[in-house]
Amino acid sequence: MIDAKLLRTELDAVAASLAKRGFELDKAAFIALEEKRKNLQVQTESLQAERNASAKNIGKAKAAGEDIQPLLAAVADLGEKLDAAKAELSQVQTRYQDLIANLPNLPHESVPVGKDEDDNLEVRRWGEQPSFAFEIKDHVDLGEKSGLLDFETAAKLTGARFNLMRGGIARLHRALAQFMLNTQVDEHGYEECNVPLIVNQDSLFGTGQLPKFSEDLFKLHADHEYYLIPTAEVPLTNIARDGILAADQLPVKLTALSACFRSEAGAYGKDTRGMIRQHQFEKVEMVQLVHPATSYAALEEMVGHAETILQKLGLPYRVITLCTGDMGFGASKTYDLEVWIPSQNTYREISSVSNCEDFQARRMQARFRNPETNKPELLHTLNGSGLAVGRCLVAVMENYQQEDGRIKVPEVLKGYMGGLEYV
RNA sequence: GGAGAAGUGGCCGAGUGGUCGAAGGCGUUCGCCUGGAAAGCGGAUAUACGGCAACGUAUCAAGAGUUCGAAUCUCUUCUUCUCCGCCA
Repeated sequence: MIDAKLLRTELDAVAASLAKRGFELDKAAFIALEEKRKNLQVQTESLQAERNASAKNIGKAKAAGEDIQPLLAAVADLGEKLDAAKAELSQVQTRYQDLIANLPNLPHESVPVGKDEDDNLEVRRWGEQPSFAFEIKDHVDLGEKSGLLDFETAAKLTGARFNLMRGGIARLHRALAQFMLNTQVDEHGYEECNVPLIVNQDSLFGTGQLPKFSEDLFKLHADHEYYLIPTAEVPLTNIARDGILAADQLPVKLTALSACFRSEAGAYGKDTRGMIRQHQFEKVEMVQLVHPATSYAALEEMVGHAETILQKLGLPYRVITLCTGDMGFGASKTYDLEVWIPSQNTYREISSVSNCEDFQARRMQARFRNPETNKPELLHTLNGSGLAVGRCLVAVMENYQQEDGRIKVPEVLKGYMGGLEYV
């Protein structure tokens, strides 16, 4: 959430900043609503002050044994007036909250201004794209040839955009996940977490998926308003919700391997083939809760943590800075890692690392006690994939494929594969 | 799933419907004391919104209600604890 005070005092600057992301803020409507809210609030509060004062007088008079009937008569209609004022105020406040809750985060000044993914900026490349002396296959053909990646059966079990992995591919997928999680925990100092895959609405509001993006989520139709997590960012970040951390606890670095569930209602027709875009996938997520002064250093660090995985796997990739128009709702700045996919002759997103600054922290009231002021202040939150396991499996299969259709097991995964050299 | 108890500030914990934003303690912090420290003594110490300020308003798990007035009474929901049952 954008700071309401900033919105009031620097409306033009906020609107200009949001315009860079292609978001049009209706300034006139906001000013009108704000004016109305303020008037109603002042009016309501003065009625409440009046009520409190007379209630106090009645109390005193009663204690002194005086006749309170005249006093009661004097405030007879106050309750009704107050109720009416309160009702009107809460209506306006709800509209005001809705408006603010639906505003995306302000982009950081270092983010390139642009309309869509074509305006993203490549930062660096790593690794060499492999050359093959034979006709290469994509991961779908490779998987179906061996029978170890079975989309047809998955469609029977559930429906489109699910997959069934078996045998060596299932093992390779698990090996990748374990390798990633171990690396983030053992080498990069994250605390391993095992999180609920089902969360409530408050958590989804906190990280920004609700109220605006409910159609991307799987909702459970039970008594509770529960949803399947679209990413472990939701439970991990919400650990800090409604809490105040001591300054010496920072930075908090959390990681989790989890299944993720995305409805992606708007994505039909995109990446229909293979396991690039699925309703269910696994991901190792990294989250950091940091002092505001260090969040941009933490962002660079986290990109490095994600890059480590690809480097150890020997997968070529590039790092790009998302432009203002391509960033997610809650991000101030985002780097994407894109891995080389030979069959598509292009780089595809495999990780996204974002600094949300205080945007999520404000929504969830996640704070730390600043020793300089001794006051609770909002944290900065960051999240990033380290990495998406399914897409990484695709990259490994395609980059490590052999002429006979087998997959060579990357060196770092051999220990996880019982020493197996090929799948 | 059944029965009972409970949710109050950073933490613990008191609170007969009225002067309670809330005693007391711990913690934190400032000052005194000291060669320095500990102990001791004195002060400060929730958050948000409005206001230059004085101050006002809201918040005692959440929501609704009763009342001139609710931390306190009623209802609903959530959470925690204890006992019983069931279960991986």
